[in-house]
Amino acid sequence: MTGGSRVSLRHVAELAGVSVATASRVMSDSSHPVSGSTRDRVLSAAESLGFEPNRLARALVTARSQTIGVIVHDISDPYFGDIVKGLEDGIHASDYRLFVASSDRDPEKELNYVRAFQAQQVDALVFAASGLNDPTYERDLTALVERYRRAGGVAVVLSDHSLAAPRVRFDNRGALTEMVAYLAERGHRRVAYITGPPELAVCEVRFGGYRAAVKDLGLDADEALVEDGRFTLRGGGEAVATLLGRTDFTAVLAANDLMAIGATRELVVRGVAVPGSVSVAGLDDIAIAEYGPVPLTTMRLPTYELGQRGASLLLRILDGQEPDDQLIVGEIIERESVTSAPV
Amino acid sequence: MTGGSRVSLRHVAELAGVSVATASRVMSDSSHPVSGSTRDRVLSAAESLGFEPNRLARALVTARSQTIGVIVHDISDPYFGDIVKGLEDGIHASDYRLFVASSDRDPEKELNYVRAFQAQQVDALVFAASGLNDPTYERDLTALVERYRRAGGVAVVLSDHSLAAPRVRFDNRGALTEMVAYLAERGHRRVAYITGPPELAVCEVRFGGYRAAVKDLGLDADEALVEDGRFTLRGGGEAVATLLGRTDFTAVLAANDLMAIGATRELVVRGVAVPGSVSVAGLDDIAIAEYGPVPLTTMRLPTYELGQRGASLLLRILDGQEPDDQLIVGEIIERESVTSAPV
DNA sequence: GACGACAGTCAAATCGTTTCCACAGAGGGT
DNA sequence: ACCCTCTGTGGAAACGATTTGACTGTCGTC
Repeated sequence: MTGGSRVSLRHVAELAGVSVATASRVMSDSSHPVSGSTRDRVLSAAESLGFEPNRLARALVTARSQTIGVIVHDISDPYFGDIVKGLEDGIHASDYRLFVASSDRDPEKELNYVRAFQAQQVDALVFAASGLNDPTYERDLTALVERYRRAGGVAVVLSDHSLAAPRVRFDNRGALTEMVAYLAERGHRRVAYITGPPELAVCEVRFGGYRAAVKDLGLDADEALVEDGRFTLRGGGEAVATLLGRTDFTAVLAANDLMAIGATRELVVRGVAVPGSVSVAGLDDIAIAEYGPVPLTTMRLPTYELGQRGASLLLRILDGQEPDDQLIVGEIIERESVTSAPV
Repeated sequence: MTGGSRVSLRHVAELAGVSVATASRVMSDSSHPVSGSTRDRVLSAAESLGFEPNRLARALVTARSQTIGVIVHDISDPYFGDIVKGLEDGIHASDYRLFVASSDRDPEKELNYVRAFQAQQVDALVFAASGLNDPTYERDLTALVERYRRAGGVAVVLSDHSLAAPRVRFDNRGALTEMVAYLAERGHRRVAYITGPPELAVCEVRFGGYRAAVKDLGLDADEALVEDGRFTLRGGGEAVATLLGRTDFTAVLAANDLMAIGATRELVVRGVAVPGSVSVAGLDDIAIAEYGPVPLTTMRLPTYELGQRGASLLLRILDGQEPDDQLIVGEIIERESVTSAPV
């Protein structure tokens, strides 16, 4: 916003015939008393000039920018889009603005965004992106956030992350063990697992849940049953294709819905009936889960709600209250892609 | 960021034994000359203190905040998510940050966001959200943006919008006429149309394209053939259901892929074969278009690219160059949901 | 009638930068 | 010897708000 004719508080004050101090008090409805008549004069002056207070200047003196920085892996992924929407709706009434940044799971990029947000004086940092398995990243991030916190900043985590901070997150481990149990109850003993990018903390946690359940329930624990699907539609299809060529199974469980849908399509195209020959289950319950090649049985992880609860946690902390970590557990949505194992 | 121990340029200057002015010059690598030795001293002082310049203070004096406000209808919709990602990638190298706001198609909310962004001193405003058919909204928005522009701001439009501003957009009208022609070539004479929310300018434009093509090609122009699907999966299903009960047709064309997928599923559930009995075509080519109940024939509208080109248009304008409006035309992606009309 | 409390106002300091201006010294050209 | 340019530096004035402290009245109370 270079040049031009910005109207400042001084202009308003002059037009209203009062000091800048008084004008400020009425515009920011401070507790300091102002007489009704001058208040009206200032208000109408502001109105006629189209005055809008400069929040940068205000932030400079109050040391509160009323902005929040959010870091996600990929804003074009509806999983994150939903979270951001929940966050936005949650903080909207409190007059905060949201910066968003997509890190593309690149540790370097993510650290840079954190630095940039700090330079931008955000009041809080939200890590909606999962942690990354990278020692230098974890070390640098911890140091950065520690410094940020000492300077008065607030950080919150909405995923599985090594960062020590107040958090609200999904019970990812529990979600996976529950899905495996669900499959096991239906007679599946060889359940293939399509995992996401191994560098993501969330994938490790989910995979851990799968492994634990397989062991506890005495199912076949076979390395050949797991394959990386990169969290994408195409990756899911490719993963199931290599699984098909490598071993046999009666069910496949994917670490997210996108991969489950990709796998379903690949199976159908290859002529293996879903759920007739192979059952498929996902995780997340994204909007299109019901509209894939076969309506997907999955577990609902309420992303929008995660965002909302993250927002209220944040607001409580900014308000000086004690943070309380929260855990959101999923709920199985039964549709058509899972059935009992063939005997 | 209240309290705490922010380190400012003054601290750096003191530690380095120079004036604030000099410290500023080296930190913001100004063109003003600084000797190599003092530069090193300042740099190492900054390093050891962990100094990060306060961009708010900088913005206040330079009248450049290096931030951009983006307005979308719904950030959880991948259509907008893609655009935002393209924008972000496009401006990232130029050291701009992005504010995003979801207006939910609410005129009041959208105007408030515009005001908030202006108060936040954003250097540019991006309207990725389509215009809304609401006279007061259009008038107020125009006034707001006009004032913003006089104050040195830049506005850019990435959709169909009544706002007069530099723009890059999809050829929505052409997209629809082309899709209708594609269907007509295959012998369809009664093509049903599922439209989006009527208050959206983009829907009007798309619908206009459909109507014009139907007329030009001499197809059946029947009011009973069009129904609102609200741009959603569920809405698409409901729309095709009412269409089915009201009239007959051999093809349905939806104003976006989500509705096309919803319609396809509804048809399949009801036992009408796609494309055997009814062909279905969409618009956008979102990622899951290929993974629906039937792989969808649609027109690719490159949203990510729209965002990127929007970013570069913006940067050119901010750089003082002359804006050039751009039009992006789609490309038909033939998959399996469309076939020739039964005779 | 004196005193304190309080409403109402303003001038000035402050936040952390950038930038304008002044100034000193070095060096080069005539 | 003179002038001019150029490098390198610091002081101080911005930018646009909030907030502190001081100052004037007015009113009620004892």
